[in-house]
Amino acid sequence: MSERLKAHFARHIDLSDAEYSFCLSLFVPRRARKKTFLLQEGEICKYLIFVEKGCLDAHVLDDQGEPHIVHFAVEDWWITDDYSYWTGNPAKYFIETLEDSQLLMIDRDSLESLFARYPKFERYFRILLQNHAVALDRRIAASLTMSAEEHYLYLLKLYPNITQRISLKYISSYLGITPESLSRVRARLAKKARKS
Amino acid sequence: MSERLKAHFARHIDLSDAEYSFCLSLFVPRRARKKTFLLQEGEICKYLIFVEKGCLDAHVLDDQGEPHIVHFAVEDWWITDDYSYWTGNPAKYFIETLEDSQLLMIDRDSLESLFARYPKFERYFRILLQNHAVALDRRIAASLTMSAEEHYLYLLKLYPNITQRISLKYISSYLGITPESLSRVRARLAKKARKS
DNA sequence: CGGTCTCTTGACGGAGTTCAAAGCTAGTGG
DNA sequence: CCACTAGCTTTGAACTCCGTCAAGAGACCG
Repeated sequence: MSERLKAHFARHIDLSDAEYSFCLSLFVPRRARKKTFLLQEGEICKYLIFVEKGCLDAHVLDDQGEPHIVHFAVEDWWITDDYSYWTGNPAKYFIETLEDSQLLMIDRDSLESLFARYPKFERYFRILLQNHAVALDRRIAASLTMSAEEHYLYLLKLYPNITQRISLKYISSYLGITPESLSRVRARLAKKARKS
Repeated sequence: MSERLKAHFARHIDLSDAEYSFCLSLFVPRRARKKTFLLQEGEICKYLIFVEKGCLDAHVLDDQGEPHIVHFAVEDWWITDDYSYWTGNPAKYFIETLEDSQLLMIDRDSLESLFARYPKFERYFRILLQNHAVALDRRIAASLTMSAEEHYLYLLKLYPNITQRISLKYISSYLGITPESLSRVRARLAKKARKS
C-alpha cells in the first residue's frame, strides 16, 4: 500500500523498508468526496497533503469574494497552505477536492519527529521545496511575460490532460482570466488549428 | 566581518564561531559596481548570492526582448536562479546589480559539503526555502486578485522605502505593468491623499 | 425528463497599453 | 563645479484586450 508515496521519496533519497514504515505510520490516510473542503481561510493548516489519487485545488478569495486558484494538485503532488502550515498562522487559502480523492496527510510535529529520527527526510523535503520554488518562480515569470493565449498553451504543455479532468472555469481562474476569455482563447486556437 | 550573514543564520539555527568560520570559508566575497550582470540567460547559475550591501534584480526577457523583473534582493536577502542553481540546467534569468553591491556567494558543491559537515545548515536552508515559497505564493495570489493600484500599495507595505532606492521603471516591471500605468496609478493615489 | 452547471457567443465598457512629446533628474566629462 | 546629455517620469490621445453582463446551447445528475 501507498506505493506512490514510497516511490516519490525514492526519487530523491534511499529508503529502507523500516524507515519507510516508520515514516508512513506518521501519516494520516483520508478519503474525501468531490467538493470537500480540507482547509478554510482563517483556520490553521494542520496538514501537508500528499495526493495518492484524485485532484485538489488551493484558492484564495478576493475583496469581492471571487475565488482565484493558486495551485492544483493531482496524483504524486503535495499541497498545503505553505504560510499557515510552516508558521502556524491562520490560512489565506481554501483547499478543496475537485474529484473523489485519496490522501496521505502529515502534521508538523510528526514531520519534525521524522526529521529528528531520520535526517535524510530533511534532505527530501529541502529538495521538494527547491522544486516547489522553481515551479512558483516559473509561474510568476509566465504571468509577467505571457499573453492569456501563450499562458494557456504553456499550461497545456505542463499538464497535457488537464482539460479532461478540470473544468475550464477552474483553469481560467488559475490563469487569472475569466471563463469567457478562456473560451474565446480556445475558439481562436481551434480556428488557427483548422487552417493549418 | 560579515556580521549580517551570521546574524541571518542565527535567526534560525544556533551557531558556534567555529561552525560559522568554516561556513564563511566556503563563501566567495565579491564587490560589483551598479549595472553589473552576475548571471546571463543560458549560463549555468553557479552561485547562491547573499546581499551584504546593495541591491540586485533577477529578470527574464519575453519574446520581444523586453525585460520583466521577477525578484529584487536588498541587504540580508538571498538571490539566485533557483532553476539553474539547483538543477544545473541553463538559466532563464539575468541577475544584475542595481546599485554598487557587496555580496557573499556560495556554489553548490560548497553548499553540499557544508550540509555534510554540519547538518544544521540543511535545516537553515529548508526554512529559507519554506519562507521563499511562502513569499512566492503570496506574490502569485497578489497578481491574481489585485488591481494595479492595490498591487502597488501592497508592494509599498512590504518594502516601505523601495521607491527611494529603485526606479519606477523597475517597480512597474516587477508589478507587470508599464511605467506609464504606474505613473498614472501614483498620480491617482496622490490626488486621493490630497483630498483626505 | 427538469434543473443545475458548464461552455459559448455577442455587445458594451473600462483598465491598461502604445505612441508621442515634454519636463525633470542624475550621471558624465570637460 | 558647471554644462550637457541620456534616461527617467509625467501627461495626453487613441486603441486593444479582457472583463462584465446577458442570453442561449449543451451536458450531467437526480
